[in-house]
Amino acid sequence: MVTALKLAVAPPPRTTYRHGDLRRALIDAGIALASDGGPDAVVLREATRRAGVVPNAAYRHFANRQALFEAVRAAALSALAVAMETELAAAAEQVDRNDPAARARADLRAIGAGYLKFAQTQTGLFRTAFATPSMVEDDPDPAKAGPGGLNPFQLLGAALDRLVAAGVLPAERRPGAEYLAWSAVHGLALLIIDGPLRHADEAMRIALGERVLAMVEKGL
Amino acid sequence: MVTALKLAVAPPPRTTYRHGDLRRALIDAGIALASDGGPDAVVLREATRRAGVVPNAAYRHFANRQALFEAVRAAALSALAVAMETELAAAAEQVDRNDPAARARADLRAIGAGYLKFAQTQTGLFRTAFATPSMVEDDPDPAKAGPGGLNPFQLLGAALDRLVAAGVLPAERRPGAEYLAWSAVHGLALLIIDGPLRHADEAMRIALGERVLAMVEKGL
DNA sequence: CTATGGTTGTGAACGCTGTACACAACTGTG
DNA sequence: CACAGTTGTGTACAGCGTTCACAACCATAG
Repeated sequence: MVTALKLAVAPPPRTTYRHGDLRRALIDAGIALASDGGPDAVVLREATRRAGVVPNAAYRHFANRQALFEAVRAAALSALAVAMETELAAAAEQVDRNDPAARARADLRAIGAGYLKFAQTQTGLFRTAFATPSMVEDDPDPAKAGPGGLNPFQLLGAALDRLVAAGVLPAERRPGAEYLAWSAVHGLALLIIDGPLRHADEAMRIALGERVLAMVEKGL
Repeated sequence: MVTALKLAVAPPPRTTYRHGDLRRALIDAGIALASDGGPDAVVLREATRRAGVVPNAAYRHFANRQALFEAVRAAALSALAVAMETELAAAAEQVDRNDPAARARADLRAIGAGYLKFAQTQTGLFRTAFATPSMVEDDPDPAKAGPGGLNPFQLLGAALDRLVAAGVLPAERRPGAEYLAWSAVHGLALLIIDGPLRHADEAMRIALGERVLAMVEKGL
């Protein structure tokens, strides 16, 4: 009966010798592990177990655990980008299309709001996305991007560019602005999922999110 | 000769059966491990090795690895508090003692600057301090505090209080202000040690630090 | 259609980790 | 001085990442 429990996540035993798409299966298992459990839960042996394969098989597709982890992390970044784009699209519908300034401002808020929402609803993936040095910047890897082809950091940069184009943000304050905005929002996200705000109620968290975004807009 | 290498960090073999102060020795070893290597390098077996003791001996002083880790983390937070207090003291000498507003402003900047400096010079300890949920808040544990008895978060709160007292920050904006300030500065610290700013030169990092602190002051 | 070489999964093994249990050496107290 | 509690030891287990030699399969050249 213990076996039954373990097999609950294991696939039906393969009939073919070859798996078919083990690489994909391992990444998917890794994503599932990261989703509930965060970065440390991405365990090579467990991933192979879920793929119904012996541990070493993973080494035909990844140099080591770290390589598998990087693939999972790319997926996490991509998921974050998707969440941000979704929020962006939703915001676009709420705002006067003929007011580019309002539109650009709404975009920046949507970026921040999407980021914060993702951190709170997909905490495991969020932690995984930032568990390791390197944060994409001008990394062109599409595996880290959303459907629009931009990764989270690039989405933020694009929103800031639109803010300048709309005349809301003076061009001379544009350089480096993504670092200020990202710092504030990312910091708040951590405070909420790990820090003193972890037990704050929803209203409080939303209010603080608003306030941070206001601070960014004002202080940029 | 391999042994010689390993013994380089091992203490001379004990002559007494009892260690004397194993708990302290384990924490110190843990701090050293965290210093260069970050949270994951805090390995129970390695700590006991450095203390010149068999692995299980640790369990007489800590319930498990996590408990040892928490003790190390407390020390890391305390070290951060010390760095902040040091910066605070240095700032106090540079500013006109009769201008409380300037003084309060300088304090807040010193808090932020000390925080950023610590993150960059003691990266392993910094990471360790924030590797785990919970961030002190009103935790009275003196092990997490500096010589003044306040932990990092409380130091920030006190600086904000002085800002209100000096009439720089309107009292109605005080509640929650520590979250905004902490978010921005902590976010920047991460950007610098892990993110796109990791290869930015010193001047750039200092400039961004200034800018974030300015944003906080303005946007609070 | 069959030999041949490359690809992908298996089996067994190693050293590392955290942790549990029983035992030995010591220390302080009655 | 005996005895109980404390602290360190020895042995053991499961789980992890990783390596090596081997087996099963697939694709392609002859």
